[in-house]
Amino acid sequence: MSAPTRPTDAELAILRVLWERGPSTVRQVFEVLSVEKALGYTTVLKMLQIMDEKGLVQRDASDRVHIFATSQTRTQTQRHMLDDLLDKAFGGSSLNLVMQALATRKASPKELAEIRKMLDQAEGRKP
Amino acid sequence: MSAPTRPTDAELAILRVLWERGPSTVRQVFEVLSVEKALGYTTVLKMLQIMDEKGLVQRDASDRVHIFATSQTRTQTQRHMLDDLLDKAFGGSSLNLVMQALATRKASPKELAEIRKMLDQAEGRKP
DNA sequence: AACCGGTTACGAAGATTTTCGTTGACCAGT
DNA sequence: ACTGGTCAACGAAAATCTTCGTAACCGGTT
Repeated sequence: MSAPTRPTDAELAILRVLWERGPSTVRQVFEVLSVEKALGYTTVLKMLQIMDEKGLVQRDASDRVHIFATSQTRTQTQRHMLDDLLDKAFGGSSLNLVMQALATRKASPKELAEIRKMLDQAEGRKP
Repeated sequence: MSAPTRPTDAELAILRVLWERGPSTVRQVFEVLSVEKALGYTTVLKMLQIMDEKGLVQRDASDRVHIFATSQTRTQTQRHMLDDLLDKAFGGSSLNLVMQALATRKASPKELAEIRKMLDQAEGRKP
């Protein structure tokens, strides 16, 4: 299996679409992406071919029109990328990372409560 | 000015050294990096030249031996990269990111307490 | 003055990423 | 069976990243 290589930006844009819409054809992915950014159909196709080779997506070629799906869940990928960033830019300190994340973008009170709950759980609730 | 491009992995390795040791010569950076990884002196030099052009580092050439320093603080860079990751992989949800970060690597109780304090502050909890 | 050790500058090669143009296969309707 | 439209495969170009080899440069020593 090996560690799936970190997705590039363009790859991530495609993964985003697949995560949101589920398994899709090249054309479907292209339709979504071409709204945000000018790019050719074959560009998306080529990317998906490469991503297939890398193992980032899985291809169902049983029909003439192939269907592509992510091979990792969004959460798995997020975790990998976060781990990577943690090592390379935060010296492995998740505290530091979390502090930055909280400081940068304001979270709603409801979100903060969520995080607090998470903390309770992480602390193992010592009586 | 302008948005400093996101540092590549090799660039980040050099920035790490500069953040930790402060302004340094090519040789000093090389000494540190060559411990972890085999690479040539001129490779580091070239990287620093490129990073200078990109504005990632600043060069003091008043002496024969040039001194390089980061042009952004570690925190600023961390924030940029976090923002970038947030957009590209977390759909902008810092809650999601924080949850993942907490779930992935266990933080020490002390760190958790730090985060809790941070939360109190964010919530505006008046004692 | 000529040399030596350490330094920066230049250019280029290899790898990877991103982007398409072109081609040939396939299907649907005439 | 012919044609027009859609699709995947292939190859290649452009851009970026990574790594050095070579050369040019400078300051001190012989």
